[in-house]
Amino acid sequence: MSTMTLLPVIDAAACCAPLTRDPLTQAQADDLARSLKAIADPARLRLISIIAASEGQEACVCDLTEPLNIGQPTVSHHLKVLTEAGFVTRSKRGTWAYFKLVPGALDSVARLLVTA
Amino acid sequence: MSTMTLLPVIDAAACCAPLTRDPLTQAQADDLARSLKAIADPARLRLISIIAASEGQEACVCDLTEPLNIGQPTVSHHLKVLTEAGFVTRSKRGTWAYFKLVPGALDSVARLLVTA
DNA sequence: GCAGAACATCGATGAATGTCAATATTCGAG
DNA sequence: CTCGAATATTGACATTCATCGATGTTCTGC
Repeated sequence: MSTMTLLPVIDAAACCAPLTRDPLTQAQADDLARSLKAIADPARLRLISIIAASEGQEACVCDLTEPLNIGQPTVSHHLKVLTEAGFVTRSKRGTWAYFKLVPGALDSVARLLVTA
Repeated sequence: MSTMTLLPVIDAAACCAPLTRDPLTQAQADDLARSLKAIADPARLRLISIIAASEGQEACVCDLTEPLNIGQPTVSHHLKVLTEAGFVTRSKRGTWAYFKLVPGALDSVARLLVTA
């Protein structure tokens, strides 16, 4: 596969004032929408919340597959989406893949939504 | 049509701790995902930002159709989505329809994302 | 090296979604 | 009441997306 082609959340958020200050350009709207789409899914929100509640804000896929009632390939897919969007990072230790929250990523998005 | 069937944002947000505090239930995840989906679109984000930057945080459809480069029916559709999700309200004055930001609606969602 | 476990990728499928053109509705002016 | 302007609704279409089963890949233990 190629290099990291996608939208780090932090970058999309660091540059701009809250969306309620000035009209967004098309490009800004595209970036923010991409970040929001990545978390606008029940399964991905639950994944984030479980990871966040885990020790070190890190969890292995084996801890995430069972409580969501969805298949392992689907969990893997959702984690990939979250990773490419910059909300979590992946690190493999042995056979296990651990996913960790990127500190400040969610906050960056939240800051853009806040009214002034 | 029936009564207000849909998800006021404020309700979805008022009840819960940030999603990084405890694992979300399926129902909580569904609610938050619905709110996020409503704003996870470039056109709708731009609509919100234009409305927010207008006097009284209120704008008429005629002011929204032109700057977005999308057709009037599409603008109308997006405004309906935002209205049903509780981010804006609609009030008709004469032939014109004015859409106004619901104070605190965006902030409610933002609060749920913050890593506190 | 081999078997099994953990995870990722692929291909397919059904559902949801953004957009448009055409049409309907509602309102003010005359 | 009629006409035109502003907005909403409808129906259609192409695209995206969540999910699954099957398969591939990579690591560990023996």
